[in-house]
Amino acid sequence: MKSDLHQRRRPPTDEELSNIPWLTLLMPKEHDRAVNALRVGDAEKGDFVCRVGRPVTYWFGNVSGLLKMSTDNIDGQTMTFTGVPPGGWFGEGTALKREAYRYNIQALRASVVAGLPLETFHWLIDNSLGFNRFVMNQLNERLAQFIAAREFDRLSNPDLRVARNLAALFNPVLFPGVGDLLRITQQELAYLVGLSRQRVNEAMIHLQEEALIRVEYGGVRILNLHGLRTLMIDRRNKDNSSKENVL
DNA sequence: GCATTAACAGCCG
DNA sequence: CGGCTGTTAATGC
Repeated sequence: MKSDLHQRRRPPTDEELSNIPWLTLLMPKEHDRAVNALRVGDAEKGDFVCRVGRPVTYWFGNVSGLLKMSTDNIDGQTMTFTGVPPGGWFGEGTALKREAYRYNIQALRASVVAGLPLETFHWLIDNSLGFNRFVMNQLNERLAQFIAAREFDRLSNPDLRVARNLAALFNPVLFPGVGDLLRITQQELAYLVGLSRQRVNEAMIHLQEEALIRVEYGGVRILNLHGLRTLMIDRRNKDNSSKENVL
């Protein structure tokens, strides 16, 4: 197992600050306080940003790179929940409750990670309307993601698993830093989805044929996010269109 | 059958 | 050159 992030934390550069989406929602006084408290660190591939059970010290976000949210079950097997592309912030639930981290966050490649100290996080919750709105949006979107994950667990079709995973990573609310082009290798995506790289490659070619994405070198361009979220491949009953409208 | 591992050539930065 | 991609062959469930 790789070592913890023994990063030297430093103040963020202007460019790094521009990749922190919630800063623009703050009033000047709040903004100053946040910027003064923010720290960034460089994570090498394999470094842990935080681990299950450690007390929460920071609210973390991805400035650049790619992170993985996972947990270890009793067998010692690692279960991956989701990737965290640039612009993603996480752990606000545990930060609010001042509890311990419930996930491991690990860098899939060299990344820049930002941290907002817990005390500043709470000060912003107590004082900033814009910050509250951001956190509330974040929680709301995560709930939707969680519900979608329940369906996802039952998907056996690899193409669909890749499609749903990509759709989650392209979520503009949770990961506003991604935009149209997600920088991710097919190997990294394979780790997140839990498939082989070759099978992921095949799935992406299918999704490209459906005009949902365009495969590029070292990344994926989104063409139809809604299509990725709702794509169904049901070979058993092709023309079944009535079962959706039960409600 | 279908996915995985292994291996390789070609391409990109 | 090192890493990523697309493809094929062999192997396993």
